[in-house]
Amino acid sequence: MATIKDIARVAGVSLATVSRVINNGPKVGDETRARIKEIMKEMGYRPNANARALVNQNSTSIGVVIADLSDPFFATLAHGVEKVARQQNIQVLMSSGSIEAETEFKAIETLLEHRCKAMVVHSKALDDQTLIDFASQVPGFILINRYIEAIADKCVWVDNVTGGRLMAEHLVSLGHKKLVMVASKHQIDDPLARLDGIRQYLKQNNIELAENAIEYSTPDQEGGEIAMQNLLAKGIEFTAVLAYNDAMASGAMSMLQDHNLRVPEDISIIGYDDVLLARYCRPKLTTIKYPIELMATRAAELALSFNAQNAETKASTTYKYTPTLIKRDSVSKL
Amino acid sequence: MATIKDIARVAGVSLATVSRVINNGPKVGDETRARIKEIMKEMGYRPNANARALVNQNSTSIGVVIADLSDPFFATLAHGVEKVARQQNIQVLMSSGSIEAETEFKAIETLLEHRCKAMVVHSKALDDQTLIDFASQVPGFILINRYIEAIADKCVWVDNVTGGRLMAEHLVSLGHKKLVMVASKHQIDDPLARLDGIRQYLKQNNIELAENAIEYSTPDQEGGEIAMQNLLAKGIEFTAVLAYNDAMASGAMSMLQDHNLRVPEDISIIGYDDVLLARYCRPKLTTIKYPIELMATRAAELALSFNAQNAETKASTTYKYTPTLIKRDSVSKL
DNA sequence: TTGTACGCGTTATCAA
DNA sequence: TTGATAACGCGTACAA
Repeated sequence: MATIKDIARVAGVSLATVSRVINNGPKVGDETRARIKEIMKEMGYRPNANARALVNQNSTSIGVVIADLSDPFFATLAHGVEKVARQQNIQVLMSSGSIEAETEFKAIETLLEHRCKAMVVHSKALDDQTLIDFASQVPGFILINRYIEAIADKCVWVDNVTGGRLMAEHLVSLGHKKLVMVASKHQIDDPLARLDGIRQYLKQNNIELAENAIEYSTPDQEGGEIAMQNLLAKGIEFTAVLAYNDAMASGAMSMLQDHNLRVPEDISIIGYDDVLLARYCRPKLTTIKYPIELMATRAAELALSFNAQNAETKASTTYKYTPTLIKRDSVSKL
Repeated sequence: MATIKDIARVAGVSLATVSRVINNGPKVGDETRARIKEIMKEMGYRPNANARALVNQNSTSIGVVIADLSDPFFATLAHGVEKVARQQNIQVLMSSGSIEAETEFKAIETLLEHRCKAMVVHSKALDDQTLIDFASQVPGFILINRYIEAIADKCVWVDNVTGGRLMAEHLVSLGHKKLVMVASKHQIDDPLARLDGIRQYLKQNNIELAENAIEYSTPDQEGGEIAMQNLLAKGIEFTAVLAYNDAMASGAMSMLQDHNLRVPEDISIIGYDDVLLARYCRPKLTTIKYPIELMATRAAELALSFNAQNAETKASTTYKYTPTLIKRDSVSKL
């Protein structure tokens, strides 16, 4: 592959001149510039991004750390980042971390080796301090979907407690009092916060959500099916279901329908996230919108803004997003 | 950030020695090695991937070019690549191309600037020759979901004609004769090939699929809804629907149900791809499995295998995959 | 076993 | 307007 040196030799000029042409620098004779450009085209010259990054100390790439690309939620997140990266002519370095401390750590580490100055990381397994340390090493380190006090100005997160409250509120406002929940068995903050919001609201309204009315399982469709099956097996009476997320809701819904229970006529159900399938499934899922793409976009812009000299230091702002209720067809008035 | 030079200075040894330690090279005294490792840890040393790539002429990364990460199909593809990359400790560079010639071209070009020696590209807009040219420049250039004779040994593709035939065959074998299709309006090979397979089979069995029984729209859920709406509006009689893909099938199904037509009791419908939603939607979609993750995995392995010296040149083999029928609940016997 | 010195492709500084 | 030349961080013959 032709290098700047080859071009210079063929053109009979120095490296410096070619470099100026490449970077549209000033102080180059018009005809020289034209001739060099011509030669570059002919020889199929392509600047070497690695060499550039080396000398410039700034990489033209943004790193993304997520758990699993095959999960629609993360795919959407990645897509948001990718979108703004493309606009700014920036490369995306993708690392999956699978919600295990070790892999998450390694994913960030690898990005660091590539001298990423900007990264959007979704980490659940790493502890606060580790993340704070990383943040201090990377100018454009942005944490998405997590809040850490000490680096609040680098966190783009969603208020899951409010989200949980919203779910409960909607069901209760329609007269539902006998509730069950298909919950995530992961002991991380998202499930905890949502459940917290739900409980807060119910308590205020004197409605009970007994511990045995909650079934914990994996946060996917299968988990939803299993959890619902268990709930049904226990013979608990209920008119509405709170699901940890849309996938579980969908699974639970299938299971209900398999037992000849109609949604929403017999049983109402509400999801969380508003991923694609919420609109695909039948009936369309009433759910809580988690504005993840918007957040990812914001996170990427934020991360990249630190690359620019103007090291935007509005430590004052915090990037908290609030989920909203999306009414569709899976919940009905009692 | 500490460099190899800093380590050498602190340790009181030469650069070469440190370099040897880093690369687990031989010929280093045990205690020297231990001491240097200690210092590296203390100083938080991290090798500079850019510098390495520069001197080694081989980047430790694999490029991926796809249309749109938010599309489950592409997300799954990307996931497949990412999986094998992680196993081999390789970074993934992601570029979206949005099925436009210019962006696809630019995406590949950018990857080239990063000196990617391996890449998995999904391109529909670029012409054969351009792709062939790229393939000759990149040792590990693998085309996924497309077949070009001249670089057959670099193509990992699926036999969409057989896929199309499978769809038609399944419906016909259950007695369906009045068929309609919700098709993709994109004039690229996938839709064409599938339609081709369908037509071949129907012709052999003397069943007609009139041009006005086909509605073309965007290959997503909304497109499926619109296409079905048009079909319904035209008052065409039919007992079964062929959909370009699962998303369109899902949209069409919604529209049918909105018109009080039951699936599969009144109308049967068959999709294509077998993405997640095929199992999520209700009734579960009978569809054609497009083994995209498997293919992506294979493509990535292939691409990466060229990085190794043993430039595996089995130009004989071609990587053709055959789709299979997945029976679920959206098709019934007439 | 350890060190010296050069090169990888670019950019940037300073002269000319 | 152009050209030498020194970095950037690392790997590696070759020498010691």
